Amino acid sequence: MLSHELIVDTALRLVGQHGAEALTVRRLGTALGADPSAVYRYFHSADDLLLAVAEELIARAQHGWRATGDWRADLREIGLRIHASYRAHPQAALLAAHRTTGRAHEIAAVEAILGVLRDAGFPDPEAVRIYHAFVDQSLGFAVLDAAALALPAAAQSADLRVWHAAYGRLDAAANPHIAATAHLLAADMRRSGYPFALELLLDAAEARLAATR
Amino acid sequence: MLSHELIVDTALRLVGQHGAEALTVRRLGTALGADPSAVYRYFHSADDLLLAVAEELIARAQHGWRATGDWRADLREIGLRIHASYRAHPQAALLAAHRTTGRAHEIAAVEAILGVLRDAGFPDPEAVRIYHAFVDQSLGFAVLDAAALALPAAAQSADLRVWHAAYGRLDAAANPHIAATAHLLAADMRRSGYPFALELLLDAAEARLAATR
DNA sequence: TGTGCTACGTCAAGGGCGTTGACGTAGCCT
DNA sequence: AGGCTACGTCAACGCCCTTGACGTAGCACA
Repeated sequence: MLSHELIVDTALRLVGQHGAEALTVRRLGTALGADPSAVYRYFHSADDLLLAVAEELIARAQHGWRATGDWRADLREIGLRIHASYRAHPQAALLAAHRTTGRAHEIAAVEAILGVLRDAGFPDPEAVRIYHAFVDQSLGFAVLDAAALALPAAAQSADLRVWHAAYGRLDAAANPHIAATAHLLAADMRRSGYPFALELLLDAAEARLAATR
Repeated sequence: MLSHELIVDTALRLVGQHGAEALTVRRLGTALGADPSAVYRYFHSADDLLLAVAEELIARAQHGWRATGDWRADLREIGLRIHASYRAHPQAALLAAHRTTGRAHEIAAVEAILGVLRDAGFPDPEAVRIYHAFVDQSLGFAVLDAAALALPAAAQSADLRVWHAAYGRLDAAANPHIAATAHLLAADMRRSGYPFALELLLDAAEARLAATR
């Protein structure tokens, strides 16, 4: 017996276990032990299923989160949770991160973030702008990082090798700045740029809050 | 007579005119007046073609750019150009933004950005970290904004309406922060969050630079 | 001028994908 | 007992990427 919940869970598991290309209606059907077309009894289309997956990702990111009263720590935690949740399911994240679902868990997340900012003392217009920058930055990095993870294994290792192979052997006269930092670049590009970018955003927000007072 | 250049240009035009789904080898072949398989004489795979498209987007973003010596202005200009270039071809951006091409124009862009940061006085490790955050922030927002633009018109207006329809009519007791800022949210979410997020990043970088000295 | 090689494009096919509508079938309500 | 509904299957349509065998036109060189 199928259900919305079982299908969404199976879709996420499929993506988590078999990576990139696994999320197709046909394979989903096989994983469910049912005919692929049975999925259409529960979701109007693959896109409809995707919105449900997006909502589930948001739910998992928020699960168990509590405000501590320290707005920087709270925002950092939310950001890292969103980032981690989407990275855990790269293929789904790629397709789902830019959709506005308007459903319960998304609403709860918006309310939580706005609450942290307004309680911290940001005036409403500033709170909204920072909310917007914060959310889209988190999702943007999540999509970018998820996309890298979702690549076929061949393309993925090729992308990484480029930083050593192509950038490590450039003419120092033509590209002095790359040549001077090639080893730092190769090391840094292996990690996500998100945590550092998040700290920069929090730094800038804090400076603005101080200036407001 | 086909050529790499003709195929890439046609691919971009195809995507610009007919949307995301138009970029298939079959349609590309038709648009070129040739058999789809002819494309494989010039590109190893559809993925290979994609990298060429990505490279072309970078080239267009950088075209005509010159450093002014004002690092904030220079970085801002580069960021806005990248963002604009990808937004001009949303469907291609979606597929290409997260790829590392390792080719000429990408290398030139990396060299330019690192140059601006190092000439501004950032120590090498800091320059690399800020480079990483800056580039991925720009690309991340570009992908997110491109994704919104690439949606079918129906889904696009539906996503926007959600901010008025769903978020504008929530119970004020259950979601006080959304209720208090609903009008600001609806207005702000119509625009890209990138310009403001970029200023935050530049603010934070400047503060770090001042602290270094 | 004739021969052969190369670059280019075509053709046909294989295997995967989302989606649909007709078709059974099991369980429930009356 | 009859009928209705929910659910899953089946077969098919049309799209997709990719491949290998096949022509063909033009050039290099004898």
